[in-house]
Amino acid sequence: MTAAFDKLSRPVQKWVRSREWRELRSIQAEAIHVINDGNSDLIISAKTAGGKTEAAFLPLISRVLEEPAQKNGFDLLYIGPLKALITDQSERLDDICADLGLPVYPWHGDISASIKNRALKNPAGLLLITPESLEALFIRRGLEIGRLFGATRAVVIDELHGMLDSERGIQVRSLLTRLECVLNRKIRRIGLSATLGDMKMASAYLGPNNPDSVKWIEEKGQGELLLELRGYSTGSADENIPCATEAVSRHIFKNLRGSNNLVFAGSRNSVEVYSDLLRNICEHENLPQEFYAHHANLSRNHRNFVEKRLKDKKKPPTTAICTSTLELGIDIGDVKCVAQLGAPFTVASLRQRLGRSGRREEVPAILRQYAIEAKLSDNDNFSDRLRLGLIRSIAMIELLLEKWTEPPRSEALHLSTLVHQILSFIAERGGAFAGQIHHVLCRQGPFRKVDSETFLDVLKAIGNPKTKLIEQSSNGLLLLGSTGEKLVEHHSFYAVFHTPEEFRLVSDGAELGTLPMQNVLAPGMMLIFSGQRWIVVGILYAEKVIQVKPAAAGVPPAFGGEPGHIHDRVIEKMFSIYQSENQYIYMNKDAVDLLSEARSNFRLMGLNSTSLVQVGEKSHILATRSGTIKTATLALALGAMGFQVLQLDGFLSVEAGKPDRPLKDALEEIASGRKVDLFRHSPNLIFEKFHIHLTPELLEKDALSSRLSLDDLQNICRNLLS
DNA sequence: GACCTGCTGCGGTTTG
Repeated sequence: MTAAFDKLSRPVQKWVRSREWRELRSIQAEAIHVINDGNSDLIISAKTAGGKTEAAFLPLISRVLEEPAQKNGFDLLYIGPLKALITDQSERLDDICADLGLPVYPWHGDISASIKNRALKNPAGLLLITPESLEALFIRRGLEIGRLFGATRAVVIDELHGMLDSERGIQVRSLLTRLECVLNRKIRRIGLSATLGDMKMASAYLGPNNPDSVKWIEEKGQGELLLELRGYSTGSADENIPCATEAVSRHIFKNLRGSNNLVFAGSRNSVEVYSDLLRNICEHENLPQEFYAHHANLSRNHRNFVEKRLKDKKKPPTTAICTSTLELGIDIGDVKCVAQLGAPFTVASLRQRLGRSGRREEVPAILRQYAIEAKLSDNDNFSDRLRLGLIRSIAMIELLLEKWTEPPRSEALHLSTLVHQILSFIAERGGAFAGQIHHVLCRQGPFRKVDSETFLDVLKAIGNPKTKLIEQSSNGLLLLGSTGEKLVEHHSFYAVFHTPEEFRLVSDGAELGTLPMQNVLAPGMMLIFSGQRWIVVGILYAEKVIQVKPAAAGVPPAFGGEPGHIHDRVIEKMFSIYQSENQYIYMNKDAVDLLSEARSNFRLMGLNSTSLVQVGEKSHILATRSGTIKTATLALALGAMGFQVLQLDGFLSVEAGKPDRPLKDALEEIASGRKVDLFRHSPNLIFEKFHIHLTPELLEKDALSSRLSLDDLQNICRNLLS
């Protein structure tokens, strides 16, 4: 083998030989050099099943064996976002470590107390843990952190792209900083990821104190990709032509049956609709069932069944109609084709989904994108006429081919997560001083955008006698208040993300899954769930249970959710598609026709030369040509000035309100720098788990730092008018 | 006009 192989310790070399690999992959060889030869932080980026885990752990384990720790504690820490991923990875790592005298401890909510107790008694080797379980260790065993992690020399963060700018990512960074503060030394950070948009920003998140010294290892090359974009219109007048959802289902049935595939349907509601249609087609044709629904509200049992059918090559062919449940890192093997119904919200997500197909080298990845558009009549909405969904689908594919991915969002205040970490920090130490908390969380940790004044306002908000989350003793020490104690004591505290309340759906004692409480249900009502039809027979409100039995008809339930954020670059690409004459070879004839229709309507509306179009006596269309955040900011500003506004991809539809003032004047005012109170009509600002404890002023600051962009407002208006 | 993720400790009973 190579120079890299020589740098591994003997027992690890022995394991590598036993695998009978022809050679180490290039990312593995590179990682061995970087990890062995220095102490810098590192990001390893390669596709799923690309050998990233071994790339990080072979050299890390080698170093542990060569230079055994002088202190007690786990030698290596691994943080993973999913229980299933931790279980998978711990089995793989156990195989490496079995003969090396290094224990491997998986640790999450489904791991038995006996394994956890063994780990606590003899902290050594590898600990694989979720962010929430690590949080629980800080809260329940705050005084033992030094003993448990005294030997820890590196932390590996898996699926790094999901751990950057998210609530959970901020939590992980905060916990790592707190760990470093207890140990009084730095711990090396190694991130693993398949899809990262901007290396510089990812580096800044991984190693905020020295982003320039974070090293990068990237897998080169991309396999062959087969692409198709199909267009459909709904609601034909001719009864002999099937409706679009049915036509799409028939196409999926005909082309996907007989192999393993993933169909990303975009929403849980749509998953239910298409699973039901495909089930019917199979029944109609007297063919065995091979299309199954998969989303987060379906029971664990059902999901395991579908995952097993996909993974096990001996089982019959299986297509999962799914949401992003099957986008993440759990191993379901290789699928032949990935279908995407409607445009996704991010290129990152499309790329991640596509990574499920064509994983073997000789086989191409296949993406079938379905764009479903409304049938036009005379008085249609401009958004239908512009075919926004189809154009976004093309934009996403073009950006995918350009190898662009959304960068992480720039640093925000994250005040909800800050509240969580303040409470956790106080619980860890039994009490803490304000200056100490501020130093660790806001100077060293991830809340660097929070200045002292804002930090004090947060403390005041959660120390308010009504809130009682924290209180101050006479010497200034901050302690948990009575409400705070209760909050932190309960296991639901550990997660930083919000989860809505749900009913459990039960048929004859068997649990089918869960339904959000927002569904208005009564006995006798019929619904589609888990790809089958049910009738409600009873509702037990106290137990939060809905009892159902099989039925012959039904409609899919509402699952709720808020619209996603679309990046500026995607919207810019959409506008360039309208304004060019390019044809895209991956589109079928119907899609080509829809595109030329969209382009001609774009021109007819005059959008080639202006961004402000009058469409009625008091109504206008504004082309903001910007993503969700900038467009939402202008929408709020115009709302505050009395207009009624509807937001779409890169557009606003604006109606004059009372007093009736010309839209152009309002835009000119903003363009000339007039200040607008975006929050004049008290829009909802409660989005995250601990937002309810904050004051309106803090909520406004938080929204301005993450969901709105006041700095761009003046410029957008200037561009609109020019 | 969306999706996903996570969870301790204790007391009781059963088993080897």
